[in-house]
Amino acid sequence: MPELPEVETIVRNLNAASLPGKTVTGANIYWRKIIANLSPGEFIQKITNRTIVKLRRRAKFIILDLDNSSQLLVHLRMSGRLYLGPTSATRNKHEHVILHLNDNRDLRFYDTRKFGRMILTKNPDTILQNLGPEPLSDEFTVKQFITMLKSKTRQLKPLLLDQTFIAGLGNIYTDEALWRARLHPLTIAATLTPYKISTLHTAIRFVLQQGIDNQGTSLGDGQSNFASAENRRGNNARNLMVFRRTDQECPRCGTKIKRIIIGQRSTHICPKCQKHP
DNA sequence: TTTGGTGTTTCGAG
DNA sequence: CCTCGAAACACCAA
Repeated sequence: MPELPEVETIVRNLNAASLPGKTVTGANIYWRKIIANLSPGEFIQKITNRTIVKLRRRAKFIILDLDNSSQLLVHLRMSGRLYLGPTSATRNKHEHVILHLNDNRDLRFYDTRKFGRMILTKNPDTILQNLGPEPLSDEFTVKQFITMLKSKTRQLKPLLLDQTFIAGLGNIYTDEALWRARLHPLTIAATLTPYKISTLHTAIRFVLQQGIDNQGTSLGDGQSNFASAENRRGNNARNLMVFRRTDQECPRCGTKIKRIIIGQRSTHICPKCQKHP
């Protein structure tokens, strides 16, 4: 569920709630597989008494920089949430890791499907160095995007979902960006003209920024659905033009939106606006 | 009640 | 290098 805009929203929430500067006084682990690289005992020993210096996002990772130059990487995968609350609050059964802070609050990791992961390490680059560029950064230019795409023989949809190619896109924003750029998701990357690449570049940045501006996309209202660190739903669902709008009208041309499967992922297109070349 | 689908990532086989 | 299928797990809608 959480893609770049949702993760960015959570990071901004936690920064606004003054998580940086707080010290971890202890931890509880209720599902050991969430901690990907350490045993529960090692994790608790290494995180206790560490102060959180800085909080930021890279791709879909939430990164907590700690005062001994180690970092805690948090990946929410499908259904993870991260939020602050009073230590006195009763534990929800989906809260799998709880960090106690020195201000009577907890940082709690909640995840109905238990796919999310936390990694505490002094060598985060072994994970982060494989990630593609940040699509909203100044370094991600049309010129660079042209270079990235021209050698790729893959289909656009699986390519854009590949975090080693470009960071932060997931199923929702990929479908939305391809619709805006009027590109069929099965188009082979290397066949794009520089003009179409420029269009796609603009579309990707537009849908991600719009998602951030609206504090993320929440569909449905189940326990696995996106909620910010302030336990609020995102407002971006109203801006979705194709995603999960099967059989509804394309906002641009009125044609009924189709749902197809590409790379085992549900994919939504307007068959008139997005022609398969 | 049972089934199929879910916004992610990783792994191995071909 | 690329594609596919499966797996990790719980929930929800049909």
